[in-house]
Amino acid sequence: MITLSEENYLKAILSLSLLSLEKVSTNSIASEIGTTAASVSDMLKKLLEKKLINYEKYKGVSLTNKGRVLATTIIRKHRLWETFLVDCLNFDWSEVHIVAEQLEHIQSEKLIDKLDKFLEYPEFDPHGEPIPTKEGIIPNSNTVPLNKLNTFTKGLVMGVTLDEKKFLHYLTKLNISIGTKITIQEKIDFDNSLNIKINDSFHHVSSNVAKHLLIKIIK
Amino acid sequence: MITLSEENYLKAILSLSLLSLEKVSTNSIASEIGTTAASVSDMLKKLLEKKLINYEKYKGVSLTNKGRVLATTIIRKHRLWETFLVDCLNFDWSEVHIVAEQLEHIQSEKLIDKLDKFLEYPEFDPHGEPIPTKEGIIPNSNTVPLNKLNTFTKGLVMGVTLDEKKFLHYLTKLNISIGTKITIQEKIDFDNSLNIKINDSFHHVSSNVAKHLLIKIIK
DNA sequence: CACTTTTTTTAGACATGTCTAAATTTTAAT
DNA sequence: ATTAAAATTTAGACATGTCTAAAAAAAGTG
Repeated sequence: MITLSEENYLKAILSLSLLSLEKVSTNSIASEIGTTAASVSDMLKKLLEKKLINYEKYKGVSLTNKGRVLATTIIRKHRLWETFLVDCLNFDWSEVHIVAEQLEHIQSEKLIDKLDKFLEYPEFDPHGEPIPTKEGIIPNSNTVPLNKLNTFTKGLVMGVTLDEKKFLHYLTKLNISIGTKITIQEKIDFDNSLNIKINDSFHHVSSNVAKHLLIKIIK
Repeated sequence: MITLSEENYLKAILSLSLLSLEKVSTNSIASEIGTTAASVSDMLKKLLEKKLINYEKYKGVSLTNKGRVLATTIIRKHRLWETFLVDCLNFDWSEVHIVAEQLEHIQSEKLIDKLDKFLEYPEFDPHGEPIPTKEGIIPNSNTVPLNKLNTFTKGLVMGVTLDEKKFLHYLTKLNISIGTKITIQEKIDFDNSLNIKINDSFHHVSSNVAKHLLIKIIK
């Protein structure tokens, strides 16, 4: 049996794994989860014991296949529940995260299959993120973070990779939502911030905002 | 903040309180929850500390108003989730209990209000039990346990008060479901068992089965 | 390459919720 | 009213997951 805490660690390790090809560090997990490096070290021993991660002291962590499938299942549950909350219960997309963080830990494969069917097998969650398959595959969404685009490239916002209330409210203030058209006007070398055109008005955003916006390039 | 364990204790105490007017005993809680009397004693101290129960050593337990409202809210969540599972996700009424036991602990008042609205404010759950109001009131369901009926009284099954797979499967085998018509044919003094007519066929049931069937009397 | 800084791990502690075994209190019975 | 039985509580232990402080290892710097 896997505990709630272990599930949260697996999810954090998967998120961090997707950001780069490097092994995941103890400190990065600690700051992702909001705990200390010492606690992470303790937990890594338990996850290793259960064969959910590959781990050598001081050498970083990666998920085993078993761990990866489990972590992906949690993401699948999270995104299906978010879809339910927004589509059926009329939650605002900026407030579903905390509730979905709880719902994602409900243990019942049958429940999640039936929920998937009830929602008519959605491919994307309300933030535009792809919903992993039952088999643990995260479909490729064909998108790039905004900060990787070249000057004068045009694209549509397909999703965000940060599920934080303050961030989502800021996007609302900037008039950015799924489907919004964005053009890169200028890239500032100094701090990697960007001048962009949102629909037809001009704005300046930090690299920290840009890297969490998923864009599908259009001509 | 209230923990999952505390919630389960409150729920158990409420269930037991509804069975009689006496104070609830440590042992009865232990067997309801499936733990030892020692563990119950430990937990009672914590619940007392939080002013959720009235408790004197060796004298039994009752809920404070605060505890009662909290426990009723958990029942409300349980029954709303069961309704969702059966009505929307097409679960069988005999298998929803374990999943609802998990879902009832999700912390979000907004979630449960929106779920209530989505389900169009149901009054009864799939087992025929009334759904408590947001204010913590359990509506009176106008029903009596089968074992309290007199000989030759007729009634309709309105619900069950035991949510156990084996029990529900047995009911299915007997062809008993919500709305089934039952007539008392004979009451056996020896063991309080009953000869009853279910629709048009005759059966014998133990007092243990009879006491968990809620009947609305008809002429 | 030595030395400093950063990262990671270990050691020891604590809170929660559980248990068994022993002690205490209540209840039932003669 | 004593005593036996049952119910309840306490004492002490353990597992989980967390923490701080200290030790150990790795990485960075002149």
